[in-house]
Amino acid sequence: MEKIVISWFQEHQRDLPWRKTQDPYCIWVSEIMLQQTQVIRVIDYYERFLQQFPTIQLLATAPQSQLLKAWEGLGYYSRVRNMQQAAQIIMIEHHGVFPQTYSEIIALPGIGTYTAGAILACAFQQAYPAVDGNVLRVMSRMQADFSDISKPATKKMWEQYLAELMTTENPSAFNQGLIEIGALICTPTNPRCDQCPLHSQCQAVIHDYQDELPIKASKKPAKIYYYETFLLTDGDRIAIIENRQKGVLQHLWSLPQYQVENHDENQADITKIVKKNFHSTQEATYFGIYRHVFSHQIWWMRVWLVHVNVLPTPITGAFINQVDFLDYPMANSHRKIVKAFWGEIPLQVAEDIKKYK
DNA sequence: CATACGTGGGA
DNA sequence: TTCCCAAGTAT
Repeated sequence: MEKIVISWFQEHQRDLPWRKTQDPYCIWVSEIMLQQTQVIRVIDYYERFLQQFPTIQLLATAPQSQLLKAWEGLGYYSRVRNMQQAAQIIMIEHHGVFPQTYSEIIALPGIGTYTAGAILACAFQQAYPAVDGNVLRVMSRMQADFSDISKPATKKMWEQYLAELMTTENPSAFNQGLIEIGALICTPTNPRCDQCPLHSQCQAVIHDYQDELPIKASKKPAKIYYYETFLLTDGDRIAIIENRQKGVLQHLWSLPQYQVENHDENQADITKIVKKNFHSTQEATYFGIYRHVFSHQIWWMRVWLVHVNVLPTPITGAFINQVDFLDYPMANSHRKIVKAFWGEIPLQVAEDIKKYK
């Protein structure tokens, strides 16, 4: 199987920017970006990130806000914070040289078994497997294995299996080939088995299990949260705050908002929130209602406009205009509201969202 | 082990 | 609409 995968990859691989290099830093950046993120979304971020932070040293010393800004829109923001921490470790403990052993690489924050294997194989030609979602799908079909691929134990099983199978012939092409087959041929639905180089040795094909495999437990439904969200403005600037607590969107900036049981309250309750948190008696004007869907949370944000002349003292944040705003990393959840405020995109009202209740 | 952690596109 | 999915890791 190894030779088939390697030669298929050499023939059919896509032209991707990180395939032009063997520099461990570039490979590392690409692998972190590719975690849970589609190739098509990564390409532009990858080029820009390496242009802005071309060396491990520059990554290690960059202001965190610049890193988050460069990551803005990619999601899973702890990835880039971990990457900077790892860069600092490399500078101090490895004298700025990317380590070349499995134990040293996997000890770096943000690098698990998949990423360690990918770097070792792609940058250092070492025979470690890189088992991602693609590989799990390909292997479960190949061997007609009905283990739940969402279980850590299943991943561990295939890692051991592939580690024994792999040789030093071309670990990079083998790992990437298995992944590429999963991405292009052995797709989750409607796999192109007729084009698959592993067709003749695939147990799923033999037993016609292609549509039954892989087995994967369904995710739990996202939790729903309701917020009263505020646009504090003097007409020119708005108030934003940095998320300092642990949890979602850590160290990104957001609009001030307060979680509530639901949105059935009357305007008097909003006035109370304004008075308590902003020490303002200004009236809050309804702006719109926004829904934001994360992988594991759904936010309903009811947005209110409150006029203030200065940043209210209870708010520790920034009071910024449309231009300065561009320097602050902000997740899409709030960015789309601010854009609507500045008229860059249409504003959304409750009636626009049919399922709102 | 199960859950937290983003985003946008496709069926 | 709703659900799933994408080159996973930390806790």
